[in-house]
Amino acid sequence: MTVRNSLLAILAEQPTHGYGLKSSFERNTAGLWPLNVGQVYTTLGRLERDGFVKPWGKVTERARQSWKITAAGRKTLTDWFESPVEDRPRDELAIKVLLAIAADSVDVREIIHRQRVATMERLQQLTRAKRKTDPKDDLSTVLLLDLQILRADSEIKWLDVCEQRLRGRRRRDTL
Amino acid sequence: MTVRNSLLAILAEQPTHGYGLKSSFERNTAGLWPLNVGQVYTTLGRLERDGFVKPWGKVTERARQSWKITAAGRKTLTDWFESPVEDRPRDELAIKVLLAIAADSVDVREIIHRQRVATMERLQQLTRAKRKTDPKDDLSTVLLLDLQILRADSEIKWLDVCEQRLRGRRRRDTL
DNA sequence: ACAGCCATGTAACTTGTTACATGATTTT
DNA sequence: AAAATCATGTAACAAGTTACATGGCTGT
Repeated sequence: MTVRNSLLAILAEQPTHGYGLKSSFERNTAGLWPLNVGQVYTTLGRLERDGFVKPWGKVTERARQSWKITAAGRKTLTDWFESPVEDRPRDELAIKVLLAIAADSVDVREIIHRQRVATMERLQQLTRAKRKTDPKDDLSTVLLLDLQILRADSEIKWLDVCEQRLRGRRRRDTL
Repeated sequence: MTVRNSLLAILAEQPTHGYGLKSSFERNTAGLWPLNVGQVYTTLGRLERDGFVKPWGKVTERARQSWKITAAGRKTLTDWFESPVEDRPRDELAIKVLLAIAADSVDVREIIHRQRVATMERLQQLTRAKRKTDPKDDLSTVLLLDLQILRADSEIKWLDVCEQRLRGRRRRDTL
């Protein structure tokens, strides 16, 4: 529901037309998550169907149709903002590693290693980007860098833990 | 593609029937991500359509149909295992916080606070669960606890950073 | 003139997911 | 005998996503 709710959040500020929603979304997320503009229109259609937005304003010469959030839409949005993100959607990394451990025909250490290398490279890139940051930069850019760095960091820590525990298991197996 | 690839990974070990795939998946992920068995059948249908699995063995009296991975399926699976997880799918927490910051009609601090409380509670639960852990426990159970704890930890750290940077901005705004 | 962005929209598709119908076998 | 688990499958839908068709406007 992330895209849906994001559009509602932008519309809650002011009525906006399709392309404007795309731009707003990308501006707010510092261009990190590009949004195919086609998706804006499909999503708007679904939001209208569900009564969360309605067409707004003159569909004049310039044809751009603006959309306005409804009371029901505001309710949904408030609920979204008020409820913490806490479901645990299937985590691809975790599942991959666990299945690799379970499979005897797969070299788990190799997989962990590859992941580790990729994440460390990413971490370096991010760190470099953050160093280049200056206080005048967009708050969102900086916060997203912070988040990505923290995430990459915890990922590497976990991969280390995996290796340790695997070594532990192997030692026990060979005893 | 996580479910798809997971089923392939299980089938790569040995031919299995639908319900067995469900059980295997849940065992391997320590019951953390229940898999509606209906989804196994729909996914198997799609995997067969794409030539990644094929029916296997006698469809005898007991009717349970087993499935075997194909060469094409093995290829897909290998690619999955070999490629690091590194896309950055839209992060709901990040987007929520950033949009809340952008919206003047939303109390960001309140949202961050709620999230923080929820995550800290979760962290305590997880820590308690980990303390109760004993070495005889399933490796997957322990690793999943480790991962969740690390993730919760980094989430809290990020929320702190958000608050700090927001305070910084507010100070600058009022100067 | 041409490239690139602004702008709207649709068709087609993917994966994930659940609700439901149906029944056999196993455990309590 | 009842409850739980094993077992198969289908219909329907949600949300995300892209490729494509179409055109105006802007800067080089």
